[in-house]
Amino acid sequence: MTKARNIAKARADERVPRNPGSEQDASLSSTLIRGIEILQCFSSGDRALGNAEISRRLGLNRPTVSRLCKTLVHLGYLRRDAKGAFRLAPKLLALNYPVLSAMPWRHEVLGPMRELAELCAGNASVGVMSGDSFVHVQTAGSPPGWPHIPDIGQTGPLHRSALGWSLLSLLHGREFADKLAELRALHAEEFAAFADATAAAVERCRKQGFCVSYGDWRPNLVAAGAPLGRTEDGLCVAIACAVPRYRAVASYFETDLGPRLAEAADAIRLSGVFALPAPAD
Amino acid sequence: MTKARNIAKARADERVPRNPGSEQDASLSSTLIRGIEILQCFSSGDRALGNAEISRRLGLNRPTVSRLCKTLVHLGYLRRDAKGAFRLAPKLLALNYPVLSAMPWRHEVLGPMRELAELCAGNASVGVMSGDSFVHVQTAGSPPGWPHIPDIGQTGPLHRSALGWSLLSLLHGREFADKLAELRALHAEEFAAFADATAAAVERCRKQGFCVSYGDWRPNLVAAGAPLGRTEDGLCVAIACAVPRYRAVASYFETDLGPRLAEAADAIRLSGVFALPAPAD
DNA sequence: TATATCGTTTGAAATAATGAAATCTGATGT
DNA sequence: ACATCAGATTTCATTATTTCAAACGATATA
Repeated sequence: MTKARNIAKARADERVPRNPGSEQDASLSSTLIRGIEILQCFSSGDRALGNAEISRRLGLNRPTVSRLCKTLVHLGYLRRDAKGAFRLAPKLLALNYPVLSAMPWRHEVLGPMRELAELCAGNASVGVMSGDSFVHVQTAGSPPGWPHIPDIGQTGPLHRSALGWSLLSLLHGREFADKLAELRALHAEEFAAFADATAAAVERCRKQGFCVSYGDWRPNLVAAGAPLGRTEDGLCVAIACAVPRYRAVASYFETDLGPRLAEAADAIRLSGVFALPAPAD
Repeated sequence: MTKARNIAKARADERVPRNPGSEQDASLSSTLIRGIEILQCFSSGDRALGNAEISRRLGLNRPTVSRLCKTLVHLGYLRRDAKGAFRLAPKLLALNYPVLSAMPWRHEVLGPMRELAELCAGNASVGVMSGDSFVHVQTAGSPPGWPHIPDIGQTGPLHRSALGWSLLSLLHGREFADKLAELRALHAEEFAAFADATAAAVERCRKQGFCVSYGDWRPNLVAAGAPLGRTEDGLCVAIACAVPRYRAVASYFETDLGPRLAEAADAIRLSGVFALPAPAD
């Protein structure tokens, strides 16, 4: 085989455009970002990823990915399966232990959550605000045949979900405005489409203590959400119940489950862990 | 090292505090390691850490830590509290959603775990092997007043705990020998002190399906453990029950709870998720 | 007000990461 | 069986990225 052919091939194959749009702050560590982006790759549902696949997704070349993966394996956060592909290792959970143990209230809300899940024959979850998303920190009662696997760490959009709206209702004044601006910046057209629904749901949370979403996040789920409050260390926390659409009756959510969820939230607040912020002008 | 060499060195490289002791493989990415080590700092129980404190612990200088932390904040895994100190952010949980959702059996074992926890008036937990440690992936029933907070992601030693011994009993032949060697290398004298207890417990797990630990891990906890098996993707999984020492009766663990735990493990194995490896030679 | 301590910024030095090419492996296909 | 392909890793020259010291600003303490 001639050299020329090799070179031509290499050029055709994988000339990665130097990430032109998103120039990144030079005061950030790009190596650290890339390494962590490798871990994030697994959030897309793939349990095992090869070197080449990762390098394709991240726009890095194979040697770089190989080195970073080697490092992550060395640290124990990545492991190799029988086929040589990379998988997330259980040690990642250890990294999170401090996050979870800083939320001892996760255990206290489990009782009420189970009751709610049973009540609505669906699923209950508690989430906290994180950037433009919510993150589940506790779930209860996912019946078999549930369309997805609700579990700790699952994320969803703040601007089109019952849990998200409930969380937004905990922000006021400048903080609230800033968060909306952040969402607008990140989700331009989509945010616009949900702006009215968001405003209405937030308002309802503040007045009635709950809101309802009809398939705004997961098309086949209807959900009710209620704000719990902010913890001592500033986290916004809310609770939600979800039911498969085919089994959900709107009036039930509006006049029965919703108010009950709000009551449950009130009851939970009696523990004193969560504080509803006073609506600052 | 001789004085002469010190001086010579000092002259040669005017300023070289060249990472003493742990020289690391040059084929690993040191920047990535350092960045993740910052996240690991929080595993030591501190919820909030300042820039200076981190740089002290890691032996890096402040500007470097500042930059890395800035990057981690940018990525959303670190947040700043009211006082300007860093805390782990909930987004970290999102990173291991894939880890948890790859273990759907976590939910199936929850029922039996609750029963066991109630039965022994203590705590039940399921853990997987990870390096020289186990990692809790599910916990049930920590009564109020429990000495520590068992939660997902908590880690403990493989060589001196009921859960750890149960996990070790799932390895055979070369794999088993390698793991013991790894433990010996990492915990020299401590491993030696527990070598006999470990061997006995592993043997008991293989023969009777359970083992008992009297305060080997947490001095004030007595625990029984039982191997569950290996999952399809190669993880070793075991279950354990723990009771505060002052409330634990040895005979109960040996003749009652232990066997029951082994039975529960048998029942769980009926699901087909966990396979007990055939003792290779 | 003076004095620490902490966090960030800057700029220069050089370390450490990058990517092309080569090597090696295992899989697939003819 | 052989050829071909795709993936993973190693090597090495290049250079982009990190690092560290010093200085700065801010905040807290005496």
